Amino acid sequence: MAEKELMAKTYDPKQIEDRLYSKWVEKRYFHAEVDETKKPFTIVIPPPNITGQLHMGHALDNTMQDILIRFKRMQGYNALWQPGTDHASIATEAKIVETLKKEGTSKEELGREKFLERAWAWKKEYGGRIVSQLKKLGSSCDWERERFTMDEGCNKAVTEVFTKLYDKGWIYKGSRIVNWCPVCQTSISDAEVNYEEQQGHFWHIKYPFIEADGSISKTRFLEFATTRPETMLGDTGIAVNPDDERYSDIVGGYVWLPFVDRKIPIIADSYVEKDFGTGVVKITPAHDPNDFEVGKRHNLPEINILNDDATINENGGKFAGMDRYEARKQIIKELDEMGLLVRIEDYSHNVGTCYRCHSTVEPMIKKQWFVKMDEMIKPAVEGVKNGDIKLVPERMEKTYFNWTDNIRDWCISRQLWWGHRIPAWYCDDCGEIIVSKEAPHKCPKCGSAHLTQDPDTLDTWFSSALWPFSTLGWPEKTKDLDYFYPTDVLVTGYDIIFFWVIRMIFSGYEQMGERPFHTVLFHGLVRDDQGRKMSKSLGNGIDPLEVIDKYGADALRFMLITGNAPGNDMRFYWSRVEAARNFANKVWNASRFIMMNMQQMKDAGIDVDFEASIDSVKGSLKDADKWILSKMNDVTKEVTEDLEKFELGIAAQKVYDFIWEELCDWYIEMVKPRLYGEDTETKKAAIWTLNSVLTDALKLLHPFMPFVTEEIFCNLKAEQGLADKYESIMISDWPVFKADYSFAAEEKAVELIKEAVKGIRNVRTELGVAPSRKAAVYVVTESDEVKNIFTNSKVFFEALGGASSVTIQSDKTGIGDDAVSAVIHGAVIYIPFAELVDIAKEIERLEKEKTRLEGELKRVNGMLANPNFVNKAPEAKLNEEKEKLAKYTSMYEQVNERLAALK
RNA sequence: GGGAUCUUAGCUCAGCUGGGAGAGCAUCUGCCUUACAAGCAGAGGGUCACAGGUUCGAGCCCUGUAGGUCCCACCA
Repeated sequence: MAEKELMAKTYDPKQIEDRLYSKWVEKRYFHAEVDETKKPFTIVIPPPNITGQLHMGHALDNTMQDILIRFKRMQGYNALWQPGTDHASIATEAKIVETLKKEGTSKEELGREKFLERAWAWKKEYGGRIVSQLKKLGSSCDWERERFTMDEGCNKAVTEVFTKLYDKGWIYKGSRIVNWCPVCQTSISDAEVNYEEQQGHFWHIKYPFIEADGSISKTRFLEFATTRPETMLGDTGIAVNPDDERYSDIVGGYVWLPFVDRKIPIIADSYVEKDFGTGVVKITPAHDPNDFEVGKRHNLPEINILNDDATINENGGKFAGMDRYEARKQIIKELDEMGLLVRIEDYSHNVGTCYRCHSTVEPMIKKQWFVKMDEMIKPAVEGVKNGDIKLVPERMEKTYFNWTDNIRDWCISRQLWWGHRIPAWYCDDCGEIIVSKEAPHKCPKCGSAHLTQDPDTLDTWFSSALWPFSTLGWPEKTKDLDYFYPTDVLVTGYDIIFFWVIRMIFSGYEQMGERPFHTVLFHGLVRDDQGRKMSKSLGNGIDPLEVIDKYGADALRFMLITGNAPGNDMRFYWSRVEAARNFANKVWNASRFIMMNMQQMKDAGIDVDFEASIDSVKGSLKDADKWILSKMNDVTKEVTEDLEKFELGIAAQKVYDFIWEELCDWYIEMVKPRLYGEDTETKKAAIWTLNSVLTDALKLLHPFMPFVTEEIFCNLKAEQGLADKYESIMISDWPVFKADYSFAAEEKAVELIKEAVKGIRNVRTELGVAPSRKAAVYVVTESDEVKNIFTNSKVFFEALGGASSVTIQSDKTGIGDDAVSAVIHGAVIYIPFAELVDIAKEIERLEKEKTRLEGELKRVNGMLANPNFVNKAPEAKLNEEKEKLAKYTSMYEQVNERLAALK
């Protein structure tokens, strides 16, 4: 038989995925060029870090993007999925530093230039890893356009924005308290600080008052508590609440600061809460953000006591050179010896840590570059408020506004080497700051040629904020930019709203004068099967590549997209991957069945025109054919609408249900007798229908399961000798709703047949009839319409309901009471099983059915008897209920009649 | 402290603008029926967290309570 060459019995993704992906790339299906005759649809990828490995989050994120892009591409849009990677300054630099350490050297020893060479070499070697992993997923990115956040174009964009904002006064350099990571040796933005609850201590300490004569009191002390006693070396004040009567008389006085022998003022500030601790707070403006503010208000000096590596500096007197924690210990010890330590309390509190290395960050005053946010954020707020940009799901807007309402200036300088270097130079002679796109030759103020560039680089997010337009050529006025910008949808996790989404939005409005995209589609986290975050430290991460290897990319994609609402977290279950894989196999086998029949017909010399129009074949189509075509039409409409609403999971579920239940479990089973029969005409109608439905179903499924659908599609079209016309499903037309494929009457008829078959199966199983045993079936109905439907459907009772013969009649003549029955809408089906029927049991069964129907009738009657319902409910609903009433009434009567006969 | 979100079948979750409770897995029963045992047919299983309210009608809307998760702020 020829079928042996056709398709393997089980679907094996490994055989086809890489081959198909290569084909797509070679054919350049992913590539998009400006084409004014088509509408563009653009997505920019959230650029993965070059240090990254593909994880489940990427897999989900990119599956969603690929679904949208493939859907739109098939719909005829000029679909561009713009890919690229992120230089990830801090992560990459940490990696290189680590390597250097292993080699026994350091970045300082190597020097900036050599270090950057190393970093670029690293990028060249490993930066492509994540990209090749994305390809395994089936991502249809336009790889010919791949970009990197630190490539020449992006650098140009960064410089452009920096200088523009500087000239506008929106970028400034200032002394501010910043989060300093002593391990990474750089400042980090507020968003990069993670707060961790830690067990610590609350040290109660007292400072002696300075008496009126200037002497240090031996009897009068001011008690306070602190979690960071070492910062006392930088204390320049001590504060109480202005309304706190306990201390009102001492405000304006002074206390003595031990170790550094400093006289510090007692001030009143509402920042201090009376009821917390002793109501007294020491003020360290240089090492605490709140104290910094207090210090500003009261003109307190700012004394920095820390070196960049968090050792105590020369301002720390005898503790200079000690590590911060060692100094803490020593200070406590000495305070205790001096009698100034009152007591130690256990205390659990939140400590800011570096998101990158988890070490405790120290607030420090540093000269840093900032972006002024108050003005720039306004269009970004407005844009989301007025719907110019839509966030999906909508609730994310609250999170968004929560941030925009409390926005603070953005610290953009990083004390790193790997990144976009800040385009600012300092005149060595006069100190002038020169911000310029090109390196200046001399100082515009004093003419000196001795200029030094700022050593710092920019926050990674500064360049990714520009991603939607920098990748399209900005700041050049390119055709791409004109055509593809604004992009359409941004797909990303809700965890980077602050880092990235907001910054892209305000950058888009500010630089382009236009939104960067009209919709942001958020997804949640993929957790492990116990609901925990997947993390390296827990070792509970599941590698998407392992899943692909075991079950195929289609299965992984389908699993990630189904059974989950937009923006919600989801759990990873192998059993769910397996279910998705089974579905791929189901599609595979259904297709194999269809193609086998095509071949057999070809072998038998039956020529089928698969390209024939519905009009030309309509005459030979049976009810079942029209029913499935009509169903296909409905599901096409729904799936398309769901995708347009970004309800990807619901859309996928609908395709799944249609293929598995309607197509496989019903239609294919219904059509078998015709395919195996001798009637050529009906065979042709059946196979035409099968092909039509399968082709459209594959298309609907393609965005979700690109590989298996492409493989089947190509085999199918090759089987029909149409391989030249249809070279790939991914560039085929997306199905649309077609009025001439809608058959309401036939849909209804087949649904009734299904009801009857289910009824027969049900009674058979309940009676324990062996599947192999056939039985005569009698359909009793007074309705000509129903009679007509069943007369044409005898074959289904035989094939699907184990019927040996089917008799349709108007009354019970010739049917004994030893028959079991199934009551359906408009008919009663009898199956005589003399030796098996237990009358008592049969009565019980019917009583159960009666009770059910009574319940239904009570509900419907209740509704219809309620004048409020009848007056207020929409007419469609009213009619629906009236129809139900008629249906249940007739069924109820039949059941009662049947019961009466049995009794 | 502010905010978001969740609580639906044994488990994990859907349920889109309010109109007769669903899926996958698990369980039970019977089938190797020539596309598929990664399958087919049938079945059991839910007072939709709790208490009120709005409505002709509430899993869905409003208020409150309890518990879980997350985000932001961060009181020294």
